Amino acid sequence: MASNVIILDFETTGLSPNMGDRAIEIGAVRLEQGQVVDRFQALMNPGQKISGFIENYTGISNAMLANAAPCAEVMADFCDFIGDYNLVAHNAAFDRKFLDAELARISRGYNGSFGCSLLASRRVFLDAPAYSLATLVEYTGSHSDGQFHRALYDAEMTAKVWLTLLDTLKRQYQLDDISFTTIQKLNKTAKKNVATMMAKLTRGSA
DNA sequence: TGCCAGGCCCTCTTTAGGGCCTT
Repeated sequence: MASNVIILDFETTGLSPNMGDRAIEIGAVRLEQGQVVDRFQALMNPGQKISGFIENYTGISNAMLANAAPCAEVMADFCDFIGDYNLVAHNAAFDRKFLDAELARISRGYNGSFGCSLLASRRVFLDAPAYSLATLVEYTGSHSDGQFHRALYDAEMTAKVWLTLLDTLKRQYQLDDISFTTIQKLNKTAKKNVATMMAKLTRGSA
């Protein structure tokens, strides 16, 4: 089920692990039947100074990271946390490349697949003004009173958007539940073909 | 040497360009 997933978010030193960027914070929530049943949050020391831009963007300072556990230690714990769950992130391609890069450094891996709340939102919330996480939180009427660009808060907000998205799909296509496979198909289907794809699923089994 | 993300998605498209989204 797409409501039994781990929703995660990384804060990082920049945009690309291929350019030497590292993770500095991981936040995640585990959903069971659409309820948050567990959380994970940790700062991690990337072994390099972060830029003033990242300090301002995230509110995470070099002083905070100096006292944090190293990436290897945090990511090993996080790998245990995610287990075999499927994973969701907002713009999942970004978080997946950092997860893969950090786990590769400690010779760990995971079995779950990624779903993307950004791609799915573009196909479901057709009249949203934009698809950034903050915009979608407001668009879906989700309560928000924390700080965007911190990992756990963004993961919690992504979870709210994700659950609204699943509810919207269920209502729209009169389905009892949405499988993770359905979301993956949705993410790969061109926007203009989504209604046809979902209608086929509805006639068969979603 | 000099450069430096990468993928989705739309459109004045497909022999391409540019905005969005993530930090």
